[in-house]
Amino acid sequence: MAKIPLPAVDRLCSIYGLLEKLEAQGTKAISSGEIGRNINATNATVRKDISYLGMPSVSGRDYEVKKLKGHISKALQLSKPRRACIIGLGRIGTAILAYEKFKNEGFEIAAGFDLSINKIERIVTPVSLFQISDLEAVIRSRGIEIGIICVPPEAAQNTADKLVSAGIKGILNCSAAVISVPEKVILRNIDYTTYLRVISANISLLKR
Amino acid sequence: MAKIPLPAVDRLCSIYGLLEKLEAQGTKAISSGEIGRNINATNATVRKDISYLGMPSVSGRDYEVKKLKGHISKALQLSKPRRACIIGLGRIGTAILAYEKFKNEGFEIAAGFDLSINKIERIVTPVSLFQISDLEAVIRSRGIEIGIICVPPEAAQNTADKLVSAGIKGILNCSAAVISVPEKVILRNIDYTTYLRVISANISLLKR
DNA sequence: GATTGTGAAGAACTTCACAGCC
DNA sequence: GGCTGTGAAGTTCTTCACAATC
Repeated sequence: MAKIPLPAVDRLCSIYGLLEKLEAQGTKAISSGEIGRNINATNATVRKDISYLGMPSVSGRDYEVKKLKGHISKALQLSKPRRACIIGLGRIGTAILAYEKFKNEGFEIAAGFDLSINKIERIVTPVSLFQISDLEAVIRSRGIEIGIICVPPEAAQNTADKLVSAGIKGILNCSAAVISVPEKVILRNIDYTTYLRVISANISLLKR
Repeated sequence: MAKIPLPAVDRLCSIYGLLEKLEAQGTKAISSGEIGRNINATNATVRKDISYLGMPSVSGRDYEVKKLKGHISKALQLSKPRRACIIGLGRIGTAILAYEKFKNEGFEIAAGFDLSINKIERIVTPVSLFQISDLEAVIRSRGIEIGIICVPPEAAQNTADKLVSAGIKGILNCSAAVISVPEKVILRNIDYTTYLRVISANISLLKR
């Protein structure tokens, strides 16, 4: 299969989410323009993205929701269930911990970690909680592939290093710190302050 | 001033965050390579990004932290304080509400909104809380420019529409729904499930 | 030696435009 | 009329390479 451009992968993941919703509400088919309106892209971009999937061609008709979803899932291997863990059980960490939807989406939060025994004992959740000292052992024994970092910024890099040496494959960094990882580890960042700053800058620059 | 490419704007916002930390810890100067290592970019990219600022040239020497920070701030108008509001006071909404750091970064959470009077009365915060029905009036009267959407996905588009008609300039969408806004409104999305999916897809695709 | 600054080259991505299909 | 699929064209962004500076 041809290489899929990285931005296209991102969009296909959004399209996949859209298709799940459409399927749940019983919609059978959708056009490239309609998809585009939903994920903020042009119809041409959507068609191009979908073309990378190499779907058997039924030109001229709207995409079948179910079939398209299947092809995206196959190309991006989204059906493969992945185990994730959360490190740092502060406000954001526990908010994500409580997010029930992941299960339906093929992700399982297989563990939570915090420095504080207190928190580990106090938080009520079906997810197994551990001390950070158990991080590497638990990740290996439970086959966890993705780490969600929710620790304070000053501990973020150290946490990332531990995750990497435990063999983690991907990291979602929700701390305000910028972290570095080897190239083979997939990294995405969610930093509210940076996002607000980007929005602010774009508001200013739009006025030119 | 020349147009700054959009990805460069994003990176400059990250660089700005880095410079704040460096300044706080007393670091005086830094090289493009070192900046790059921190924000995951190459040294050439960092220099190019900085070149868009049109800083008076002091070629051959590391960037002065303070000066560079000032120029980014000026070019992107980051020193302009912006008021934001949070709509939806569930777990994520209250977590952001409690995030004290925004103040130092030039953002003020000037209001919080929820459907439930109960929540509005129960939550302890210095931020003024209102019912959603007051959304438009409060946004206008308090000069709020950015809306942070934390409502359940099925209410997200409706919330966005209200924000837009109240004259909002930017939206940070933290709900799982994809929303549409007019082109002149800046929109960024934080959806944990989509992020996890993107990471998962990239893990699969990396193995080729 | 180290660094920055930047035009030029290259790579990556998006859009166009139109053939083919329903 | 609508739509998809896709090579070609266009645009945007990144990297290179090297002069200039410290």
